[in-house]
Parts: sequence; C-alpha cells; structure tokens
Amino acid sequence: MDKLLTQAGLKCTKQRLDVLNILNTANKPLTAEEIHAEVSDIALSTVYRILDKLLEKNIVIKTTIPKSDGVYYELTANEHKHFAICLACHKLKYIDICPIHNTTVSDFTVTGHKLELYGYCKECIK
Amino acid sequence: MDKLLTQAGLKCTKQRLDVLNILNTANKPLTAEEIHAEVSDIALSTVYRILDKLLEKNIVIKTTIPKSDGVYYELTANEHKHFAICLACHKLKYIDICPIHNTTVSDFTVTGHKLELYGYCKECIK
DNA sequence: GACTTGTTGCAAAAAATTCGCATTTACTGT
DNA sequence: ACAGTAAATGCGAATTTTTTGCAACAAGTC
Repeated sequence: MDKLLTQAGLKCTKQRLDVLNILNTANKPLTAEEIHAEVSDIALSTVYRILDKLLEKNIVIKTTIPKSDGVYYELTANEHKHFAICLACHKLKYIDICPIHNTTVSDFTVTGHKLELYGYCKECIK
Repeated sequence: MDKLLTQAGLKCTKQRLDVLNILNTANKPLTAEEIHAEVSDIALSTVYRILDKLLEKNIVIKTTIPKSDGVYYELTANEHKHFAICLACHKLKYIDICPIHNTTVSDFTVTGHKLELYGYCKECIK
C-alpha cells in the first residue's frame, strides 16, 4: 500500500496509510466524512488534504452517486469502479464485467475509465 | 423541452425551462453556480431545488470532473455524457463512440449509463 | 542525530447547500 | 376567462462542506 505513496513521491505518513487502507477495504466509494469517521485520530482537514494529494497523483478518483449527496472518493487501483445503480431503491451493485476493454479514441491515450450503469434491479423491476 | 417536465409530472415554470435550456445549450456539465450565473433573475436556492427535482426524475445526472472542484450536472437526454479527460491538461474531449451498447448485467435492467475515460491527449502525451 | 521540507492539528474562514416562511405561479375544473 | 389548490419561488438565515493560516511535528536525506 505504501508503494503507491513512495512511487508518487509522497511522504509515507500514518495518516495517509490509514486513508488508503480504509478506501481499500471499504471497496466502495466513501465521502471525506465517512473516511474521517473510520479513523479515530485524524483531523478532517487532513483527510481533505490527503485526498487532494491522492487525486493529484491519480491514486483516487472522485465520483458522485445518484440520489446520494456529496462527493465520494475511491481508489483508482481497485477494480471496483464499475457499478450498477438502481434508480428505484438506489442500491449499488458491483459488476465485474467490463465492456471498455481496449477502447481506443483518436488522438487520446486511454489509461483508465469509470463506468456507471443506471437502471432497475430485480426487486424493483416488478 | 417542456415535454420533459410535463411527462415527469412537474410543473412547467419559466425557471425550470431556463435551467433546462442552459443545460441543453451548454453541452457540457455545469455547476449550480454556473447555471445560476447564466440566468439573471433566479434565486440560487431555486436552482438547487430545480436540480433536485430533475435528479429525482432522472432528467439530469450529477457528475464530478477530475481536477475540478464541485458537483456538476448534465442532461441525461444529451448524448454528450461520454468524455475523455486528459490527466495532464485537464481538458475534456467529447467522444461519440459508445462501447456500452446492449450491455447486459444479470438481475439488472440497464436503462442508461455514464462513461468517462482518463488518459492523455495528443498534446500532453509528448 | 541534525537538517530540510513537507505534513498535520486546530480553529477560524470561506464556499456550497439546505431550510423556513410568506408570496407567487401553474394547473384543474368550472 | 376565473377561482381554488397545491406546488414552486424568493429571500435571508442556518447548516454543512471544504479550504486556509500558522505553529508544532514527523519523514526522508546526508
């Protein structure tokens, strides 16, 4: 986990490792508040500053979740960036398929992507 | 444009049409502030309330833009939801290809999606 | 171990979003 | 067209979220 930091030229502090670990084990996007709530002894402003750095280095990405307030963060490295959101019950369902493989765009080198599907889950479709 | 509102069971007010038109002509995601700046005589709180309703009815979606602050809104109806973001210069490039056609997920009925590609544009790759 | 620079904590400031309430407006059925 | 009804708006204030300044602290380097 600390390789992410050192490779990006960031100092490897306890606080940063905590944030990374929480994002990693959560396996879903979290808000700054949620991250702060999980680590007992870290200032909220520090969480924001850490997230800023991680965004800058493309270690995390920001996202929003339909029908949920606020901004969420998740690890770029996690292959859990793909989910389907039920527009009725608002539950997230992680999907493992990825239809984006080897997508090419002219005049652009693709290094990553984010995909969200909207629709209705089995329960709500009734 | 007003069909979107009446079909969703929303009253068709001047303010709502203004917001929809701005989102439609902008052809890119806008923040609440940006929308407010474009319509001279509408309260900012009203912009937020309108956006809430439009989200609720799935007429707009929320999104974030890497390296930009805040929450952005864009029309679901617009087929401009797909863009590539350069991680170096942070420019958006709209893409017209859609690799998601007819994607199916088990136990889920897909009605829409959002796709963002990350990478480097021609200029920055050098 | 001392040095240098980047990081953190805290409290305060700024920005973004929501809320309460009086007034106005859009739709419905005459 | 007209009155009635429920919903939408404007305004300011309250709340929530995010950023900032600065002194103390900790990580990486020699």
